[in-house]
Amino acid sequence: MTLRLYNTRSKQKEVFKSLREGVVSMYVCGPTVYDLLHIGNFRGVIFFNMVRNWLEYLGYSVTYVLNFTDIDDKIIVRSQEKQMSVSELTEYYIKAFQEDLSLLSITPHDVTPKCTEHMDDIVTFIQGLIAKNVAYEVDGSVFFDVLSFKSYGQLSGKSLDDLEAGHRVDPHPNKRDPFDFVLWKPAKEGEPCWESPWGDGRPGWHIECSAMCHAHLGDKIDIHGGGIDLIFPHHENEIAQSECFTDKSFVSYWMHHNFIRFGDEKMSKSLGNVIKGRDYMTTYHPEILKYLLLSVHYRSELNVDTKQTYHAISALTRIYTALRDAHSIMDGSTTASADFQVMINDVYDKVANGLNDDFNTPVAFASIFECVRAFNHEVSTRKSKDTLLKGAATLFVKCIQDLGRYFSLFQESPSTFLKRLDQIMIKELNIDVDYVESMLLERSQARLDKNFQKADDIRDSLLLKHVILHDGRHGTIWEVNKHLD
RNA sequence: GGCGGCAUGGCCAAGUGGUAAGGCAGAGGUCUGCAACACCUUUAUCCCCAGUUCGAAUCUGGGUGCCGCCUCCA
Repeated sequence: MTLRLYNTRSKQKEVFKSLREGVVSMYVCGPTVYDLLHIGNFRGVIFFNMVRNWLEYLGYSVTYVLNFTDIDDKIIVRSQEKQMSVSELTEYYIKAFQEDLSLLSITPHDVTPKCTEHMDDIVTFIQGLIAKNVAYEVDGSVFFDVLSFKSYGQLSGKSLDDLEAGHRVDPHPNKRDPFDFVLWKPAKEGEPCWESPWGDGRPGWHIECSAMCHAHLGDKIDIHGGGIDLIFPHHENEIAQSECFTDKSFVSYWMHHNFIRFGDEKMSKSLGNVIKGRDYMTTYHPEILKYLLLSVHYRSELNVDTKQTYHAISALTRIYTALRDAHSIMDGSTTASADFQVMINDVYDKVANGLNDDFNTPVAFASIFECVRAFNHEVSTRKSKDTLLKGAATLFVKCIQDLGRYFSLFQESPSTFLKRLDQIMIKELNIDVDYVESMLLERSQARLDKNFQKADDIRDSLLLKHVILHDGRHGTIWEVNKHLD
């Protein structure tokens, strides 16, 4: 059973082999910190967290670097708008990001370098490129000479000729070639700047990642990740810079996750249709966000709207309801029927196979649902005192929680989480709790009076408001219908 | 204008050469005063056309539709 990854560079799945036995280095392009992150940013955070968790499960010691871009044009503009200094602004949003991460309960990143703390590395890197004659300075700007890197365009599958044929090219007067990109740009009056051999200025967008990646992980790394939109030009340019600088192959595996859509449109800051991760987690729940984003394969587009959110809530309700039942049944015994044991082992295997196949999370989740059904089947076919049922409950809970760790999912307290889901839906559907409670009392009396017609009418009317009643031994409880279409 | 991706049941979504995972919704049944939960059963031939093959959703060619990148973007 080997891990296979889709490599953007080769456009196919490849067997994963680390550069060094038992060790994996991964670098993921992190956020430009001038605003709260939207859920598109979170797709990468959540996906690569799973990648890291899975690699660790496979026995690798992983170093995961996620950078902060804390100086660029957008940051400068925003800081002027907000009348804050650049560092005040970026520190604020870095802190906000870290708060969001703690809400997600994912594995912490090992290193989170900042661009502004690597200016020496960046300058050294640029000097190295100039020394190799692949970069040139003009009036305080330094540009990378794309023609000097013969495999330029290999990652994105573009050739310079194709790009040339496009009409979106906007040549800069100082560039030798329209596709040369800036490594160092001179500071304008009043802008934050750093000293360099070419005058005060700041780094271009792409060089920081090459420099920080090199500083923390060395010449060659195993995995480099990011959003699909970074393939060109950002990652293409990183390859050019890094491979020219070290004369070595920079990255073994390029991994890119696809976009999130909102309705019919790509969700993006420039379109202004973003949902902030924090807003989503506050309105709904981090667990829902994680489940939703992982329920679709990472290389597919994912539409995040209310309907999809409700679907995720339905799915989580099914899993957590079974977990809650299992908790109430289990008593420490771990002996289940042979069939159930086999099924459990099978689920572990299927999840592993799914994740090993380029992180096929839908396959992994499908087998988790099979496990849920198998457990519910035990509940419905065995007596409540059957020790084999108690054993099944124990194994079931352990299985879901073990597997859930890869995704950083399914670790919530079932009863608390289900109540939280109810609260979310009560709010979403504007359910009047007092009214429901009063109708419940009325119905209970009607049932005591054997006035079943009235009791049924009340139940039906509540159902129209998405309130479902459960008549149990200890009275009637209610919950919100979370299976909405 | 250049380059690339996608098109699977009512909805979401895996599968990428041997006769369609999973979730939601729907139908029938068990349970129930009636329900709900849960369980059991059940619901598709994979955008269109042509081709390769013993055999294709899966490969090739053409068409249609949607989307992305080429500009900051995850």
